[in-house]
Amino acid sequence: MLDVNLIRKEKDLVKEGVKRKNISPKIVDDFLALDERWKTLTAQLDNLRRDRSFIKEGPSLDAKNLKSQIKQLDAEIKEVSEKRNKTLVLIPNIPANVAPVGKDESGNVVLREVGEKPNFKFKPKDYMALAGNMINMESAGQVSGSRFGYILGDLVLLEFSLVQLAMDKLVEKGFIPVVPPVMVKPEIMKAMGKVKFIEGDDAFHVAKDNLYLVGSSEHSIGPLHMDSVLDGKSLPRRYAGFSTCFRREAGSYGKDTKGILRVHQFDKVEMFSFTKPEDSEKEHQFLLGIQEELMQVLKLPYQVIANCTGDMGFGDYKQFDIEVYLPGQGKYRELCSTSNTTDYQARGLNIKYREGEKKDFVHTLNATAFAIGRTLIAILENYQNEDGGVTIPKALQGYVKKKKISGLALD
RNA sequence: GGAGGCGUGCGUGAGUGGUUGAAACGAACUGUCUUGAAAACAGUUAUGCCAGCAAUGGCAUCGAAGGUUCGAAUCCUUCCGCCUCCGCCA
Repeated sequence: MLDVNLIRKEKDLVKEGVKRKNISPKIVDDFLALDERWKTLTAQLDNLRRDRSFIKEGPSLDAKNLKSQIKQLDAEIKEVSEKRNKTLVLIPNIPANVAPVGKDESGNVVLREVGEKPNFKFKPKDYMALAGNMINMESAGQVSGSRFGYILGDLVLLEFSLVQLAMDKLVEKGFIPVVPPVMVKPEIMKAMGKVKFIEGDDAFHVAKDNLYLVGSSEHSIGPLHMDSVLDGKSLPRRYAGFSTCFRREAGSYGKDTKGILRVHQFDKVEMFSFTKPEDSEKEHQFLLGIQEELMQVLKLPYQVIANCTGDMGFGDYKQFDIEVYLPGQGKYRELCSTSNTTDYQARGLNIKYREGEKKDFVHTLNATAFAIGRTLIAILENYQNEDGGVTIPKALQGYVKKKKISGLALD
């Protein structure tokens, strides 16, 4: 959540920032009105309670009267406070001044293109054709519905090799590996700034237990340190998480309906950092650097995107995407994303650090290492041969223990 | 899922209705002493909100939410978490 004092003191600046995020700045005025009311009532209640503390002799008419007043005011404050809090979490993080301003993804800016697009002497196939019976959407459709898939055979070996490669790289750099829970309580999602994710139609909800399936391990790694004060010397603290991710993909009806590009369930290796405020910009570049390194290790052609204010995440201060080139489609598609949420999530989760006299909220950042499904797609399409076979990238051959992908021999 | 136990400050741990935001011990920090360190001695050390330039003052917080009471860490209810035993299970 945003700093309440910032909203009070820098109302216009906040409104302007909210507007750039493509969200109506009216929410800021709504909050301030509720905040003012809450402050007035709270002061009244505090005074009544002080009066009460003077009573020493035992029950009296005055005391009983005071009690009922306190009770009434307390109920009123509870109501106002609830509205105030609900409104507060609807105010997004203020985007960086350097972030390109735009309404939607069309406002994103390409920062650089890296790597050679493959120059095939034949007409490249799309990944579904190349995967053959290693991706089975029909059976998944019958078993689970649309946007689910079975991944089979060598593709599974390739998936695990990607996980292993990412984990090896990240552990080498000092990341702590973590397999986090994939179901999370609603209040945690809100604290993480994911109100829209759970209150829109984007998250899967397990009704009986009132838990939400994570859309990314970001959702459960961030709260790992909630309500705690980290030692400043231990920062930056970096985690490498592996988890399955679940997304309803509402609002994308008719978009990417074929194959596994956009599915309800996929696996992902995720990076998550807790840093001191002054280090978060540097950390963001560090995480982006790792993402690029991973692309380069796999020799996949990609471009780096600076997400515009209207396309970045609700809690984001700044966001970059990495888009990988897919020869089968002849265009770049989103593969990785990295965000600096500054203290927005840390405030919601109450994560601080202490260093000497200094005590402040940490900054949190997240970044995709590999979104496995889409990386598999990228490998299939970029490493395809004329005969429809696919060469396994050198960096993965050791893990998969073969050089070429072969389809399943099924009857 | 069943039975029982527990949840207090940085840690251990006291506290069963009224200056208890909270004893004691430990830990950390500061000072004195010392060439330095240790020891000893003295002192300091929770968070949030509101008002105030500030000093400071007020309120809240003993897992969470309700309730009883003039007054709750302390009594009652529900929930959550942890531990032990049993059952079930990859």
